[in-house]
Amino acid sequence: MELESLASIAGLIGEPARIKMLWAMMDGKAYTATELSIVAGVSPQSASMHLGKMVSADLLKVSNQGRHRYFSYAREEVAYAIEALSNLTPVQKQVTIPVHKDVPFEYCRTCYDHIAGRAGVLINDRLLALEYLTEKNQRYEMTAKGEVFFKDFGIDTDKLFKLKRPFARPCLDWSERRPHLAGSLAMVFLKKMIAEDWMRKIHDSRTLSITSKGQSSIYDLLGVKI
Amino acid sequence: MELESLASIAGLIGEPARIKMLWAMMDGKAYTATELSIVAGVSPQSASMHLGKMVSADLLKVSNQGRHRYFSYAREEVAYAIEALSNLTPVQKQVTIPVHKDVPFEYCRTCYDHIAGRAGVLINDRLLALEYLTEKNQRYEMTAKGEVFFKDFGIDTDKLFKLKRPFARPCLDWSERRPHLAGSLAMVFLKKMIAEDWMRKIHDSRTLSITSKGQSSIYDLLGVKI
DNA sequence: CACACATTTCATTTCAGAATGAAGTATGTG
DNA sequence: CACATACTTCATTCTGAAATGAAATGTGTG
Repeated sequence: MELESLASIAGLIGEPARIKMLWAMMDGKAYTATELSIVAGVSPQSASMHLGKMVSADLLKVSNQGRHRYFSYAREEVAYAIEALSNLTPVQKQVTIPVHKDVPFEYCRTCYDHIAGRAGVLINDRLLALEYLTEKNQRYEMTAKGEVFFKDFGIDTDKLFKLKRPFARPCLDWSERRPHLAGSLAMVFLKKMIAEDWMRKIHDSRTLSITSKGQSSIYDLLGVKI
Repeated sequence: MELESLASIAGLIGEPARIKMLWAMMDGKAYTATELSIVAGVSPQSASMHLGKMVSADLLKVSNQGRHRYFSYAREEVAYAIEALSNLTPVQKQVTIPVHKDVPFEYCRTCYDHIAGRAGVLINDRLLALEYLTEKNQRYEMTAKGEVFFKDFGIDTDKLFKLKRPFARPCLDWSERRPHLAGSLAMVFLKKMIAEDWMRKIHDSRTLSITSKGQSSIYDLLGVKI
């Protein structure tokens, strides 16, 4: 039954040692069992057992390289799930312990269907700074200025209001710890950028590459260098 | 530390009974502890314990309605996370979420002095989606957009603020298990609809009938077919 | 007011599964 | 080939958390 398989996957992820290992892999790199055992604070035997289970469940894949075995996500969906879970974490004050400064994820990537990563955060910042959007209890509202701006950019905002999903809202970026833009507006924003060849989706990855045309156009549009 | 809080959230979700309850709520409706205990296949005591933990972790919110307590997602991120997890499930055929088709009450009826039933829920949904109202701790606030909207519709909202009773708030609909609009705004909203002959009260009944004029007018007004 | 029903709380039991120590397999190195 | 390293497997122990029965709390109903 479907429900049982959901329960077993969730149970697999919901174990302290395992989620810690999964989290460590969020940078897209592959790690050995020993490295992951240290991250999770368990013995190598334990780590091996945990990793074995996750490989069986097709959450992780392993690639043998001599006497080393490197573990990494088996599929992109795993990263989405971990990211979604990390968004449930209580939003705390920025304690900014510079421990996790060594987590270099893609500068620009997608989160569901919109732009995330440092680039996503920068764009979000500019849209607010230029007062095209204003925040109002966890939602973004479009200003009069914004209406003109998005129209000029070629986005039909009227259509977006008809949709069920929120028009625009902040979404905490897990790597930047600051919000990027989400909602239907963010979705068409990315679509438009791809259509204009300002950005390109990298096949089989959540990475977005920014074209040089995109760089200059975004600078013209928002006054920010990406 | 941040990692620990991720682990605790993941652990919370990764428990068979809990994920089953969370999955059941994916339809956006609110359920009682007893109903959820059946879904999860555990005793009511167990369900209560599990639900309590999820409420403490701010995954769920509870709204008291007489001797019933209805549980639903505390925030939209929870739905995202469950969805992301369900995408990890081994490829399956489409699952249809059980719908409560077995509660045939009037489609449109009054609850005290405002519109309830499926029609009431739909109207409520649209008012929020169109951002005429925004929720803020169990109360609805009117947005700038909303001010224009209600004024155009012929409702003097200033007068309503003077009243003792809440201006607008969500009220959990017992048949739909989702909120409809309540408060003084809801009261005059219904009054106006009756005055315009968009709806008629059925004598000696709480049923409301919608006129064809009402159907088209409401579609024009809110973009929803009732 | 008595009673039924929904839900929670508490004290206790139970058990799945994580951790561990020891041993086994595989690969690389001097 | 002996030995170190990386990792897994197995058998066993141990524990945190879920389940349960009993009882309390709260809220409608006849």
